[in-house]
Parts: sequence; C-alpha cells; structure tokens
Amino acid sequence: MQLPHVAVDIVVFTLCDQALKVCLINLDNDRWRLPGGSIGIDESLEDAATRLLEENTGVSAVFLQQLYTFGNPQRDPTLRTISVVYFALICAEILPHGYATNSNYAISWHSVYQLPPLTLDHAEIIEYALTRLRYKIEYSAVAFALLPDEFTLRELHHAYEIILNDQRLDKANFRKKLRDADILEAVPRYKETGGRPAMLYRFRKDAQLEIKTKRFFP
Amino acid sequence: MQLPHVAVDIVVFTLCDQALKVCLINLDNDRWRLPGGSIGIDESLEDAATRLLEENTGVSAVFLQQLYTFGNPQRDPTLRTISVVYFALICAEILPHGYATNSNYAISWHSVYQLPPLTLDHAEIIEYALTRLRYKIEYSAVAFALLPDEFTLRELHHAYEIILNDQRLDKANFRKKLRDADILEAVPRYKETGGRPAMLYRFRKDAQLEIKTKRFFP
DNA sequence: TCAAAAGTGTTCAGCTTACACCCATGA
DNA sequence: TCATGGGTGTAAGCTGAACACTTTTGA
Repeated sequence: MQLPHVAVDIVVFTLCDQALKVCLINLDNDRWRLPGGSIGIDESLEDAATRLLEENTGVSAVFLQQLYTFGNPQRDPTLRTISVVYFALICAEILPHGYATNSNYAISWHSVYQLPPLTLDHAEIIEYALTRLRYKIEYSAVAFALLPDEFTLRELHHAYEIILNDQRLDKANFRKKLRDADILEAVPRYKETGGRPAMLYRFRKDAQLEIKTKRFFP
Repeated sequence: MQLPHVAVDIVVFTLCDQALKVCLINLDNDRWRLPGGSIGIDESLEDAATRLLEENTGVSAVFLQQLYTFGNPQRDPTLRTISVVYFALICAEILPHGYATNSNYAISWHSVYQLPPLTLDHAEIIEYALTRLRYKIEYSAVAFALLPDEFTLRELHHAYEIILNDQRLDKANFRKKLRDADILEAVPRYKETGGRPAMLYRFRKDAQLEIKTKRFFP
C-alpha cells in the first residue's frame, strides 16, 4: 500500500515595525515557503513542530498550537504530502541575532499584508492562520505571547489594533475590560514613554487563558 | 525513510432517545472504535471522511468538519498511525434501517455519557469532539444538522438542552433570540403535539451559519 | 506652561434575564 | 373546563460604546 508523506509546517507570527509579520524561507526559484519539514517516525506532531521551529528560527519557548491539516492530493504535484500545520506566536525581542542560526536557509519576516509569491498552498494556509488568530485573540489571551514579559497597556492595545487591523479600539474601555478580566498584574515599575510614564504589567501566571464566550445562539 | 500511516476517523453524533449519541464499531475483543479507515493515495482528507462515513453508516449528506489531528507515536502500539479526525452531525431519521448496510462491521450508537471501553485514544478523541461541539453550537447554527428538515421550536430547544446538558434555557428568550437571528422560516404548517399544535420551521437556506462572536477580550 | 501620553468616570443605548401571562388544542 | 404544551410581552439589571475629563512627565 502506498503511503502519503506527512509534513509539519508552521505559521510563525510576530510583531515588529508596527506590523504583523510571518516567517518565510526563501527557495531557490524566487518563491517562498513556510518553515517546516518531515515528521520523524517516532516523533509526536507537537514535538516535530517544536523541533522544526527551533531549527528554522532558533526560538524555542513560544505559544504553539495545531491549526489544521491540509491534505488535498493536488496541493503538491510532485509528492503526495499531507501537511499538519501549527501556528506559533513569538515575541520579536527573543529572536536571536541574525535569526536563522541553526538553519541552512535564508529566512525573513514579511508583513501579512505584503506577502511574496508562495509555494504550494502556503498562501491559503497563512490566510487561514490569520483568520484564526483574529478569532482567537478575542476570546483568549494569546496576544501576550507576541509581547515581551513586561509591557505597558498601550503596547498591548497597539498589538490588538495591528492584529485586528482596526484603529478604533477605545482606550478607556480596553483598559476597563482588562481590569475586569483580572489577568494582569502590575510589575510594579514604570516605563518612560515621552509623556507620563506608563505602568508596566505582566500576565498573571495563574490566570485563565481562554474564556468561555457568551452564547450567541441560545 | 520510514513513513507513518495516515488514518481518518470520524466522530458521528446524533440525537435519539433524548440523548446525544456517538457511532461506534464493535471490535472482536469487547472493545469499540470510531468509524474510520485508511486514506487513499489520491483522496483528499474530506473525501476520505465522506467515503468512510458512508461505508460505515450508509449516510451521505451531513455536516462534516475537520476536528483535530492526533499523532502521538504511543497512541497505537502496533503501527505508527496519524489520525486526522473529523466530526459529523447527522439526523437520526435519515439513518437507513439496520444501519450499516454497506459495512461488514457491527455498529451501534452510544450515549456520550455511557461509553463502552474504547480502543487506542478514542475516548480522548470523543471527549474533545464533545467539547468542540458544545462550543460550536453556541456561535453557529450546527444544531440544525441534528434535526430533520422541519422541526418545531420546542424540538430545537430540546436539542440544545441535551447537547449542553443544561435544562435551564428560558423558553421565551430562546425563541426571541432565534427570531432576532433571522435564520428560520415558518414552513408554514403545524405539528400535533398533545397540546396546542406547534408551528414547523425550517432553516433558511440563505442564512448565515456562523456568527462572529462578541469580543470578550478587547 | 505646553505638548504628549497615561489613566479614569459617567452617561446612554441595547441586550440579557427572569417571569408572568395569554392562546389553541384534545379529552 | 381542565390539562398540556405553544407562544408573547415587559420590567429590572447588566454590559459595552462613546466621550469627556484628570494626571504626570519632559521640554
């Protein structure tokens, strides 16, 4: 019996230069692909994703979650490959200098609004990951994974605006919701900002990450 | 290079006898498994799920969605198998007589609260599918897939109570929300019930199935 | 004292919840 | 006319959006 190949690909998001960026690897022929590779025969999917992420970006401790499995037989004309896709969120600050220390490939980061030509169905995969990220950010606290350990409320506010591509989040209401959610603690220390210094916050370790959404349907 | 096997398994839910039931297949040794099987080399994941569902239950047109991919190397001690799991919702009324017309296996339906011993990690898979179903029912109209084409509001109300395992949904508010959601249309015909006859409704074909949830986080 | 940014309080509209009530049918 | 279940209206309370306001810093 003929077996399909199984790959793990990873959509790695980060925030830098006021944009939501995704990690891509340059192929010879002017096309780009997501970081990823084959799964080991004795390796779990999540272990494979962790390993491949580390090989490609040099980063280990991050938010990592399974996204979807793409298995259309036409998606790769050369080899029947089923791709289990993970999505990862990392803070730009922890990226090692020169990025791809343990990789042979040239990686770089691209704004999700200005993607270069991508191989196979990788454009579709990124599109899907972005949709899911936007959903997820509204009912869980994943945005923190994109920020450093300590951050100001303005920085967090800004992260939401960039990810949702929406400049209209009200500052007062944003802060009130976070206060009510009870997921942050003051460091307490201040960060200089050019105006009044801003209190630094960190994510509470014992806080609930996912919140049960309100029912829309009965 | 050694390749893992790829299987597709399906968690099929239905409502009957006032309970949420899942479809299981009896193995020789007093254990049960989810319907599923190997993927063909030229078959998409969704096509495989559709085919395997049909082979096992005789049912074709249903709600079918990818759930999660389970790939722990220890999940099957005999063979490294990665399982792409789908979940399906079907209406009990469309099940053919004797159920498994095109299958060699003995299938039967079990309440999700009284499951028999299951093979591999299938108990875990069902648990996960149930959690996702409960989430999903609150922000999308999937409950209709468990009911016949025409149904009364009481039947729909009852379906929600069974799935959520919650008897406290207010009748008036349930109906009001559905009216506001604008996803139903009166048939218009009545169903005899023992008291005042109930209006039959059907799902509007042009209605929005998934509703953007309200933001919890800012 | 002015600009810049942090941070707060208050109002109003709209939604959710709880509950009481009326309607249509068969026995 | 009573039991059964279908179906609706409304008041109280909570939530979220909008917006105006105060505070603290550096220049």
